[in-house]
Amino acid sequence: MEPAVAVGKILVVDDEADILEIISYNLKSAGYETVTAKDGLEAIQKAKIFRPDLIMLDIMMPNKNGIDTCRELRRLPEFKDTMVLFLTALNDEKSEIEGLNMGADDYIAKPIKPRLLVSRINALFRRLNKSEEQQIQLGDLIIDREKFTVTYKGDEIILAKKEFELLQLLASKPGRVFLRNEILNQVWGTEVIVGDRTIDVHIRKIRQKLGVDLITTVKGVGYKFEL
Amino acid sequence: MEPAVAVGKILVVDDEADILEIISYNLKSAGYETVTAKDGLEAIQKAKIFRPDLIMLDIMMPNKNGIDTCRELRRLPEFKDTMVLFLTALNDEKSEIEGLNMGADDYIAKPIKPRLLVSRINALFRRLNKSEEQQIQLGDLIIDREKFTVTYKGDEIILAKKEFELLQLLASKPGRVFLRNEILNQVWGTEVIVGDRTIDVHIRKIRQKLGVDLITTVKGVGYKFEL
DNA sequence: TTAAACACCCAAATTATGTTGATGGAACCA
DNA sequence: TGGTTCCATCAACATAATTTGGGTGTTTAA
Repeated sequence: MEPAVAVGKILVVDDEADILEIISYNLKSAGYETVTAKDGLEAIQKAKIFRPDLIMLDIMMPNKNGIDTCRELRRLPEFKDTMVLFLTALNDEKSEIEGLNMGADDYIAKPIKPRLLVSRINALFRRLNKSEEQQIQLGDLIIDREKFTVTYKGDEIILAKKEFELLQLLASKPGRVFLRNEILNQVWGTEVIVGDRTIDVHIRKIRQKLGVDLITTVKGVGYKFEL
Repeated sequence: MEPAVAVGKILVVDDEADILEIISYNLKSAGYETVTAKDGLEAIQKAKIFRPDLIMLDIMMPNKNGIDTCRELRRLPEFKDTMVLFLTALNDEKSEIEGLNMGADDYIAKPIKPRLLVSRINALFRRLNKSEEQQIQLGDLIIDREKFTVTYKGDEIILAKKEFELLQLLASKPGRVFLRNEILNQVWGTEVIVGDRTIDVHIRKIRQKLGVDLITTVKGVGYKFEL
């Protein structure tokens, strides 16, 4: 199952054209956007333009080897957080440790096994995406679960806990109607028993605070979030 | 050079006592806090109490193998984001791909090379929370983990141990809300039981000493650091 | 038209947080 | 070792905010 859109941008650096092609082909098949460079100098240039999420560096290359290239990239603030993966024919423990300690995220020995390479890269990106902020964006409304904030057209809106949870629930599936019972179960839990009015009041407060009516009442059924 | 506070919590799971000991010893020397388990069932139990950042799973074990254990952990919401590393004597491409595709963050073949293992784990943690950085700088505030000092606009502020740890935790992910429970687990540990007011008191002391309110209360939820 | 469903406001109940001072224990220093 | 200071915690109270349920008026759909 391939992702529909590019999952990330990768700069592949190696002095052997064959290898660049094989890697590039496989990464593209896996949904990544790739750019290639044939040595360290070219890599730094292209990185500045392409802004990759991950840079794959061969260690032995003319015009600045992989280690030096990595060191130089790490010095530049814009590449401080860029992931780096070393790719090398040197398969000894010492250089692997050195590479990782330099701040690389992975170290893969040649010969390249394309499917394995893709799996490892997927693992790196999976982690990267998880660590990024989890937010729901719906039109002008942004709900940030981590920060526990809601922004509407750039203005932060302070919601109370229950209000936040309720809005989050409705916004999790825009357009879908949530029955009153569903809302009670999800937001208040099965143990707590509260009256029907309680939901109304919270809905009202959300509408009040947002200033716009993004929550539609479906009479006799429940509520839904709509843009 | 040992970090002043543990850089991360690791649960090591293997059925061979020797291996547990070797790994545990090396991780502790590198500054990690470790707990061990001898099979999958024990791993899940201990994970629930210990709340590790990373779980190292041997694949072949009695009482639920590593793959199944990982699958089960991933199903539990509290371990969705926990890092998993497979450790195995199986050194073939197919099972490595399978392991990584299951959501593992790394896959390391036995025999174990301790220094390499530590480097790989450091690489994972580096990405996770940049906790290796000795300094956190946020606006006018500088937190130096090594010197155990906090500076605000150039003035040094003397914080007590718990205050420092609490501030450091909140500042490690600015903007992100930390639940009271998370704070208790991270700063006080799982064994100690302290009252709710204790957190408030420390928060208050930090606010007092800083002179500015960089810590925002999210009622009913927790606290967050904000510039 | 007429119930049912809903919105709105209010005030009470409940819960969360902030503050202060007291206590015991650890660390420090002479 | 004895005294001193600092620290972490707690208890009790103060304050603030959230949540709830009831009363009342309005809208809606049949």
